[in-house]
Amino acid sequence: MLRLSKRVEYGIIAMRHMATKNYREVTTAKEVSERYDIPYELLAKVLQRLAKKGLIISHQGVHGGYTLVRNAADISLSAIICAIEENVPAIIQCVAESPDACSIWDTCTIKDPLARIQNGIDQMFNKMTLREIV
Amino acid sequence: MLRLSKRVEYGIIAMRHMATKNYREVTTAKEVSERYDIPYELLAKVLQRLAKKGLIISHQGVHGGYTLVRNAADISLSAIICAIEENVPAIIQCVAESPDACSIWDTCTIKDPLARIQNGIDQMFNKMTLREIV
DNA sequence: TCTAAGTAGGACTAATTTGGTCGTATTTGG
DNA sequence: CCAAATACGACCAAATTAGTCCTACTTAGA
Repeated sequence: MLRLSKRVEYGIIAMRHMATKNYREVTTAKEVSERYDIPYELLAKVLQRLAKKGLIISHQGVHGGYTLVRNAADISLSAIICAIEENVPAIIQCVAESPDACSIWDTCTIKDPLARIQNGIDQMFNKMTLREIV
Repeated sequence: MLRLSKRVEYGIIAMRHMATKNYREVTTAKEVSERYDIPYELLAKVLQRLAKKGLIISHQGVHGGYTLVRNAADISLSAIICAIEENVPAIIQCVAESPDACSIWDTCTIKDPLARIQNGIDQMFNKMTLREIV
């Protein structure tokens, strides 16, 4: 419960790895997969997703790979998570999806206090950048 | 992702409901189930669990039900969550269970920063009491 | 121009977690 | 004795998540 997905973990690990290199140097999926012992196929998907969402740039062909699209100090964990996952990560469904996704929205007495905690969590993920974790 | 379980939501709703009553008045599973439109059997399980863990007192037999074991101001959301769930709620597995539950613990470069965020989350759930949400 | 090393991406399966149900036993006030 | 309540294990269903497989496309360099 309350768990981050493996996909998100893998994405952060990979992007952090890129952040340790200098700007132009590419990182391949294979490299990250072997270095951190992460299933290649799954990681590849995550990287493709991050590229599609514009957080990293993909370079195809031989000597291809990925590079960060901007400075590590300007990439928050929040941005990475949101790029990888479909919905906003949230502790309650009505926040992550929509009020009517929850079967008891109208009688629910705890959505407001939990939303406050949600705000706190959001802030923390927003504030922490790749820069901070290399 | 990052979601609280329904069991936990139901547990908090139920205990908050108890906190709105005066001390000696019992609350039945049926009452909460109907009032908030929560599946009876599931809720019953949660309440049994909370009773077993000593957060509420169960009164068996006719006119039975549950009452809070102590003042609402002294019951944190954290206590409720921990009573209901098996593991500590955590955003990463190595914190929730144990280092060797995670297949990449030794090469993982993000456990420390994520643990810091975890601390922040813990604090928020610790600080918020039933008193605060009635 | 062929080949190897790379990304792109859809379809699928497996595993795990979560939500919910069923059945039966026990307790107790009236 | 009966009805209203908790107690609890076994089970099933649904949803989510993790992981695999396969094929196609891109490109540097021999």
